[in-house]
Amino acid sequence: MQDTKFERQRQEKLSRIKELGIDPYGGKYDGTELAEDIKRRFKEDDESQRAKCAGRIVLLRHMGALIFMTLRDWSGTIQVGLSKKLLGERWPLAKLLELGDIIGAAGQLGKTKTGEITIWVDSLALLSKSLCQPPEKFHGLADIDLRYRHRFVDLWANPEVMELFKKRSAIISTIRQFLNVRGFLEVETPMMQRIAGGAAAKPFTTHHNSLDMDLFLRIAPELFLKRLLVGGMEKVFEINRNFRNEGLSRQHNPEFTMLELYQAYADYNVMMDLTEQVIRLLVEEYCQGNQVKFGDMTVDFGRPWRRAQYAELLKEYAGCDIDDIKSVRQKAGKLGIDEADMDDAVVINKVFEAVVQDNLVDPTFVIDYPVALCPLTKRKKDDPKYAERFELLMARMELANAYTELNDPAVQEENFRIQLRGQEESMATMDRDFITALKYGMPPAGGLGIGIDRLVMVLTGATSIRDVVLFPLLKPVPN
RNA sequence: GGGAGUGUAGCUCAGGUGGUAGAGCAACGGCCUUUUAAGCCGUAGGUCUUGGGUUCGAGUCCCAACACUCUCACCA
Repeated sequence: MQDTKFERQRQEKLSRIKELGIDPYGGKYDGTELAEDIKRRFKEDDESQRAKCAGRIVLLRHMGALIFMTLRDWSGTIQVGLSKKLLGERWPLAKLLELGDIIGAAGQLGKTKTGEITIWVDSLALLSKSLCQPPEKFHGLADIDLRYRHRFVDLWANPEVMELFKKRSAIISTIRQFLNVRGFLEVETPMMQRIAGGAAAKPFTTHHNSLDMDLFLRIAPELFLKRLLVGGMEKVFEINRNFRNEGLSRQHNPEFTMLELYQAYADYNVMMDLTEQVIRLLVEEYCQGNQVKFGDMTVDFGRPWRRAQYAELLKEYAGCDIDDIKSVRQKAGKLGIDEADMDDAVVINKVFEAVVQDNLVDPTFVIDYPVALCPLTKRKKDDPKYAERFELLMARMELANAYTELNDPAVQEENFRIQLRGQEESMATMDRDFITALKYGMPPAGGLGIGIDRLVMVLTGATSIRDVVLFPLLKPVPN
């Protein structure tokens, strides 16, 4: 931190506060109420009310022997009035306080002439001296880059940011409750893995020194959660970070939070119902109505969610028959996809992603994917070209992905051997230990993954994943 | 990685066609006991992201670098 003029000025004030014999960094400060709670419980015409509150000074109005401040805590704001008369020997401290300082204030609760609920402070404590200039008081911190880099300022300079992250926390808490009530067990599985399996993505690598062993940060917890199914945990879930070494975008942060859950003796239809239930519950609890605005889109959760087959959607949007690979490759060519070196299934999926996903705004379950794209999924009994997999798409994003889990070790081992051309990373990296687990017998099961960040985006209307991640990955500032 | 845009005071932003830097807030010095983004008087604050170039002269034009935003590609 460079020694700016402003910082020197504030250091000067800090010295003057110390000269008054006051610790500028305070200590334990008991018995406070949240600003919004105080305002809520205020009763008109009752002079016996007192209040105690702690917060940051975000507005400051000096009027000679009277000072008004607006304090912000994490619930909201409340006005405090400091008068020379009431404060007595603490008045010199009051005059030294400035924007950004954190103070504690207690006193009689009343209203001003203009009707603002105000704590008339008779007891004042400095809890932390701020040595940095706060951002502009009206516009807050607007520079997007600075907001992400200085989230510690963003959170109080822009109260809606605080609200969003409180909402994120509440959403996750609701999901946990939903699953706990249904008998799911929350577990934690390894973040550092010898084999990065369970998804198709480039992993981050790391190294364990004393074992002299390379490890990957996990791209998915899938193969470990399934081992728990083998172990007899019949309903498990994990809400935790995955790491994928891919590009950044409005929908992609290298580390992102995923809910993965597995339920023994269920299948993807059960997962579909569960997905719809939990998301409908969240919409009910955290959104106003069933129409949710997202950028220039409106996502309608109200109508029954469409459940459409992959092939059917390909026909509908791309106009080609999934079995007519020539026409699919032709379409791929038109879309500028370099399909020559790709396997059929990869080409089909490229076309699907290019044409279908960008058209699906309302929640849509895409069901029954071509088996080649689903090495961890059980095939449909009556149509083995397709696997019992669905993805939930909405707002032109993929939000969830689920399977009827493959529990046949022979088929799984065979799938691990197949490497698709045109897809750099395969979901099907051989994991012998996992095959061994399957050989002991894994119950038939349904599995589901929901991207929590994206879900929070849709529920809060935030169109960038960086707005729902507290500390998104940024390039370092040079120097 | 490709394309488009942006970068000016601590913060939020102005600065047609090149002529040497502006406002509001914040700061500093005053006045004020009912303000609400308080008000009034005064003061100070800038290597215009960085490095080159064109020019008598560059915040402005050109080139490059860096960062951010949007977008495309990889991916969830």
